[in-house]
Amino acid sequence: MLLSLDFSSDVPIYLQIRNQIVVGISNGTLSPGEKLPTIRNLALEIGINTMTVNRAYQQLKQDGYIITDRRNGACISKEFYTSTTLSEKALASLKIVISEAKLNGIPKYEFINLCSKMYEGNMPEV
Amino acid sequence: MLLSLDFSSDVPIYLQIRNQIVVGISNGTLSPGEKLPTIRNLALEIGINTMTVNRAYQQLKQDGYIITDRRNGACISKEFYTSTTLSEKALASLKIVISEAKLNGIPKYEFINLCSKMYEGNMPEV
Amino acid sequence: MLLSLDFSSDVPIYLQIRNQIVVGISNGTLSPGEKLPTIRNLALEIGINTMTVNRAYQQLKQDGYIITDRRNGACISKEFYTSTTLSEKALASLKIVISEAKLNGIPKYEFINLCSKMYEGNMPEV
Amino acid sequence: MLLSLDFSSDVPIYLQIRNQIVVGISNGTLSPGEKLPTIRNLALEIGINTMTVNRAYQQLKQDGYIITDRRNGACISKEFYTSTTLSEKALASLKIVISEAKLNGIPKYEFINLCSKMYEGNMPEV
DNA sequence: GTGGTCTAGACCACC
DNA sequence: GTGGTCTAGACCACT
Repeated sequence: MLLSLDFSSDVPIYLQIRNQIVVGISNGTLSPGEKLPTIRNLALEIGINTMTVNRAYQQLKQDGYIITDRRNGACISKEFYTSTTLSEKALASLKIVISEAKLNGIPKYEFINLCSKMYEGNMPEV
Repeated sequence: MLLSLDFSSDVPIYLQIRNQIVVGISNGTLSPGEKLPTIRNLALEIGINTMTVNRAYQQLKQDGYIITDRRNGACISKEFYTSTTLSEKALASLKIVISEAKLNGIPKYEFINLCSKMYEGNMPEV
Repeated sequence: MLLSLDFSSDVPIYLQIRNQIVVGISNGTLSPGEKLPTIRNLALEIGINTMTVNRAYQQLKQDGYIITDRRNGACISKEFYTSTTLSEKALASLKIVISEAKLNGIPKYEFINLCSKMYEGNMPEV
Repeated sequence: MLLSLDFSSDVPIYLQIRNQIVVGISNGTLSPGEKLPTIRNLALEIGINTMTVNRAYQQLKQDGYIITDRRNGACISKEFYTSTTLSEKALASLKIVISEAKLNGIPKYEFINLCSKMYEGNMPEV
C-alpha cells in the first residue's frame, strides 16, 4: 500500500492517511485481516511524526475500519459496521459535491454514470 | 434563505456559509440574480463578525457563484462557469464518500438511488 | 465612443471610464480636440451617478488628457504632455505585468511581439 | 528580500506584498524552493498585522506562486503554472500602460527597449 | 513552532 | 448606503 501525501494540501496529513486507507480497503488494495505497518514504521517510511500516524490510526479504529491489538499492532477489520445510511459527514460532503456538479453543468446521467463507475472500483487517480 | 451554522464544527464558519449558499443555489432556494443580504446584515443576523461573512462572499465570488456590484452589494450569478468534469476537490470528496458507502454495506443501487434523488433537488436536511 | 463598464469589477467605475478614454485617445477612436459628452449626459447614458463621471473627468484633466472649459464642456487635449519616461504608476504596473509574463512562461520574443502589436494600435478586446 | 511598502498608497498593503514577491521571484531575488519568512515574523518585521501578511500569502498561494507546507511554513513554488497567454488583468494593465506611453510621446522603439531590459531582469527601482 | 480562523471595532473608497 | 481593508488581540488545529 502506497500512500501519496500532499503536505501543502489543506487536508490535514492524518486525515489524508485515514482517507487513503479507507479508499484502499474499499478498492481491495487492502484486504480485511491484513496487517498494517506499525505506527513507527509508517511514520519513518513517510518521514512524518509518529503522532500524526497515531492519530490516523485512532481515527480509523474509532470508525471501525481497523482493529488494534497490543501484541500484533493494527490490522484491517474483518467485519465492518454496516448501516443503511451514510454517515452525516459523508452525506454533507455528497450534498456539496452534487450541488457543485449541477452548477458546473454536469448532467444527471453523467454524474450517475461517474458514481456508478467509481462504485465498481474504477476510482480516478486524483 | 436560512443558514444553519455549527459553531463547534471543524468546518470553518465561512466555509459553512459558502457551502450552504452553493447548495441553496443548486436547490433553487436561491435564484440566479437574486440579491444576497449585505455583509453587515448577514453578520448581524447570524451573530458573527463581518470579516467572516466577507470571507465567505469572497470565496463565492472567486468560485463564480456570486458577483458583487459596487453599487448594490452581492447577488447570485446569472451564469455559472460550466465544465464537463468535477473539480479535483469534489472528485476526491466523492471518492471517499463512495468508499465509505461501500464499506458501510450500502448496495450500489441504493447509493445510486440516493444520488439520483439528491440531484433532483431532494436534499436531506443534515 | 462606447464605454463598456463592468460594475462587478474591482476597478472603480470612475477609473474604468478614465482608462477607456485614455485607450480611446491612443487608439484614435477619440481625436484631439474632439468634444466629450457632458458629465450629465454621459452619466445618464451609462446609468450612473454624475459624481462618478465627474471624478473620471477630473482625473483625465489632471493627467492632461482633456481640457474643460466652462462654456464648451470637456474636450480632448490637442497637445499632450510629453515625457521621456513612463509615469511611476505605469512603470509599476509594467513591472508586475512583465514579472507575471515571465513566470507564466511567456518567452521574451513573444512578449515583445505582443507589445509591439499593441503599440501599433492592435489592442485586444479584453 | 526587502519589502518597501507605501502605507499611503491606494494599493492595499497585502497586494503590495504580493506584487513585490512576484517581482522578486521573477527577478531572481527569490529562488524557487526558497523559504519565506513566517507570517508572524514578516508581520513583526514590517510592523503590520499578521492577518495582512496572511492575506498576501493566501493570494500568492492561490496564484500558484508559493506553497505552504503544514510543517515548514511557506516557500516559493518550484514549478509555476505556465500558459501561452497573459492573464486578462495583466493584458488590461498592459493596454493602459501602452496607451499612456504613446500619449506621453514615448516612441515605439524606446518602449520596446524598456520592456526588453525589464524582461531581462533590469527592473527599475520605483 | 506553524498557519488558519475569528472577534470587535475602526477607517476608507466608492457610489 | 455598500464592500474593502486593517488592527490588535485571541484561540485552535496540526506537526
